[in-house]
Amino acid sequence: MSKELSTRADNYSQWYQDLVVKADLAENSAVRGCMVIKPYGYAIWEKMQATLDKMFKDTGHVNAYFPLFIPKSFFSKEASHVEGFAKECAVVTHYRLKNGENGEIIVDPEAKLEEELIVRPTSETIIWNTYRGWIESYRDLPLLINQWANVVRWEMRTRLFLRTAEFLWQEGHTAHATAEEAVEETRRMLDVYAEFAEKTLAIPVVKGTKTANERFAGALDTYCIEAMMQDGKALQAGTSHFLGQNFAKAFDVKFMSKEGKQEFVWATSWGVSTRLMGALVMAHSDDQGLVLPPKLAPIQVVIVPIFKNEEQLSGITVVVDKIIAELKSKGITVKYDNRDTHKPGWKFAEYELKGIPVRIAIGPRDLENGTVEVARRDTKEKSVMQITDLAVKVEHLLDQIQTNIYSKALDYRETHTYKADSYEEFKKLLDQGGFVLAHWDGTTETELKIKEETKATIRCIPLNNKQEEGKCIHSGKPSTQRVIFARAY
RNA sequence: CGGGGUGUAGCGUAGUCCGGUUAUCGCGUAUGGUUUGGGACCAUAAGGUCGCAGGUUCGAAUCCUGCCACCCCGACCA
Repeated sequence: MSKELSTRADNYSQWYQDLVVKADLAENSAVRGCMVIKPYGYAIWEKMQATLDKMFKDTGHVNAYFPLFIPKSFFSKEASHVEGFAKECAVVTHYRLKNGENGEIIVDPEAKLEEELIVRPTSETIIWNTYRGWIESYRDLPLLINQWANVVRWEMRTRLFLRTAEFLWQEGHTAHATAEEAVEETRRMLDVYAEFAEKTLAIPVVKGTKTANERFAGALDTYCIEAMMQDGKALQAGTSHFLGQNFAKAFDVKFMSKEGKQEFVWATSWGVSTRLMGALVMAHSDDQGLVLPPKLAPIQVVIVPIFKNEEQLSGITVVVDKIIAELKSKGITVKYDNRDTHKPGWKFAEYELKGIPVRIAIGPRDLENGTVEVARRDTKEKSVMQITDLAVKVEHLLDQIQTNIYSKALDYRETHTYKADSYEEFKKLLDQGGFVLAHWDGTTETELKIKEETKATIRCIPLNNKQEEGKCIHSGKPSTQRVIFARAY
């Protein structure tokens, strides 16, 4: 069949690529490095957005929108920030086309912009430039704003969802009167992300801080949530930055304190992107296709009728209509696939590929017995159920699936997290794939050496990390805690 | 951006080394019929700038040059 996937064991990255395309989530576009997110994939993203947006609003944030283009001069105002993004910026230099000598369309050399515009790779600069005008007094603080937007980072190598030149995300940018408040905000949003990952995406994550080397360009501290994919590689699923007063100083954003003094404000920024779509696929799916957590599945239940003729179908439909009404009344999204152009077996395979959590099949035998066949996507278990109270049972089952997917992922992570106490052991464990907890002397130098020699990076220093005496895996110098090493996406 | 690989119908492919009728096969698509509890079968049909642009040749999917896209590996990154 043309719908066949590579297997995870065979070729993990091919499997991922196949799955994203064949499950109709996204495809490569005519534009290098940029993807088309297809309706089914976008529907999942919309559910993520809806859930996150509510969580942001519940924590006091409001949405706004800032320009796609950023004047080049803004970028140079925060030194480490420019340095971090300079190598991957798309730049607009002209504003007009015209007909060339041979009738082709060319960029009009006369229409050069006086100042080039950068297509935003992130919006700190334009936002902080704007905030200067909005903040005068401590009464204007805190300023808690989020934006849903697209950004562009000119990547050399791209992979659908995981790394594309253009991607969708949200970026929160907040301003506070004190460092404590800003740190608190940074941590609060990290918690929001972790809760979202675990409860909605059903992906367990480790909360932690990045090392100086992995820190966001312009931040004092970068917090992150790290997840493990089914090939044992780590994926950063969200970040929250404490920016200190760097941007306030660069853009001269001051406020009058209660004491009547001019002070620079304290900043945070935090974001998650369509990369989460990639995480979702890689964390749960199997060789038959997607496995979607019920909370994100655009269709939670599909009903497939088994019939030989019109008459049978209409008999089944009478029963199905009642089931649909019941399911809908419980807020469950349901699709009735009564097409006669495809056989049931074809539909089963198709909905497995699409990751629909629950499938209900109903045929003549069921009509006689007052039953349906219920199949769950996560375990592929099938059971025959009485139609009585079916909606309640299905609702329950969806909850179970959500929980089961999470615990499966958690179990995978736990069985693929190791401790290493020698560099030899460390390298061996990395090759098996997974998180390796090891002592590190705290220097960037050692971190970079390990990266060079093993391709592993320090994913994070877990929050509330257990303190223990030890020796750095590489340099042998004393260390007080283990950090998480892994190869990463 | 460096190394490798691949581009032939919607998808997957044969043919390319060694140039020669009308470019192969499978899936999918359309129509008709038989089917329908795990990706049905038969028949018929439609579908091609052989990635793009040049060149060599009587003749190019095939040889040469340049370019483009995608995949894998490295450097960079959410």
